[in-house]
Amino acid sequence: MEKAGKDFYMKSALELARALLGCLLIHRTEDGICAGKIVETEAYMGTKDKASHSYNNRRTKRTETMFGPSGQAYVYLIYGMYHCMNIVAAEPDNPQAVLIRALEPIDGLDLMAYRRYSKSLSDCSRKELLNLTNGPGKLCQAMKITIKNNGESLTGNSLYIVKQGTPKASDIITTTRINIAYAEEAVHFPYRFYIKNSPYVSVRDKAEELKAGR
DNA sequence: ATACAGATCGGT
DNA sequence: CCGATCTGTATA
Repeated sequence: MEKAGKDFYMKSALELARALLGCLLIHRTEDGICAGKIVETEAYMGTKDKASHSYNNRRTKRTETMFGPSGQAYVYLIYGMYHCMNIVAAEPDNPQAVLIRALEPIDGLDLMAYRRYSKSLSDCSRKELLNLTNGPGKLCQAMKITIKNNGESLTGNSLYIVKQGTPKASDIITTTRINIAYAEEAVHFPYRFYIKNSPYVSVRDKAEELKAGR
């Protein structure tokens, strides 16, 4: 259990997406501390990847942090009401990032329940407990990650990653990314990764799980 | 100045 | 499947 340092993030988004599986995402706020185990990620490979915000070197106010150094949070608002959190990968001017798509709640569950449903943990149904952080928008709401965290360095003491044992290769499912139907050939790129047996994954790929065996 | 789509979610 | 809800982005 050690906090991930600068070096950890200096790799391609594809490598980082795999390396992040099993790690803890921690957020300390005034309300308290929350933590979740990362169980699902997606790699966005930058200027050549039609699904990426930085495709074709599109550099705007929103995408600017993707062009910065690795190890920063790239957070943006989606559909006018939800946030998505990414971790910037690779080197400056190579705008790659990893989208955090799902967590297994580990610590601060009561805080998460209040942020998600405005009620205490003990009043949550089984389904609500499973839905606390099983999607990119949900986990940001539960962890209180907002546009204010955009550009924040993960080497600080507020929002950061703690390394844990990476799952073995046979426990990682590799499949296509979610909700990028517009991305032409990139639709088929195997850039999504999740932990096979986790009940906290947002969308399962039954065919790939069968192929991976048990 | 205007138009429009989107790396989502929750309810029907 | 649909609507919510609004910012970033492109086009003119």
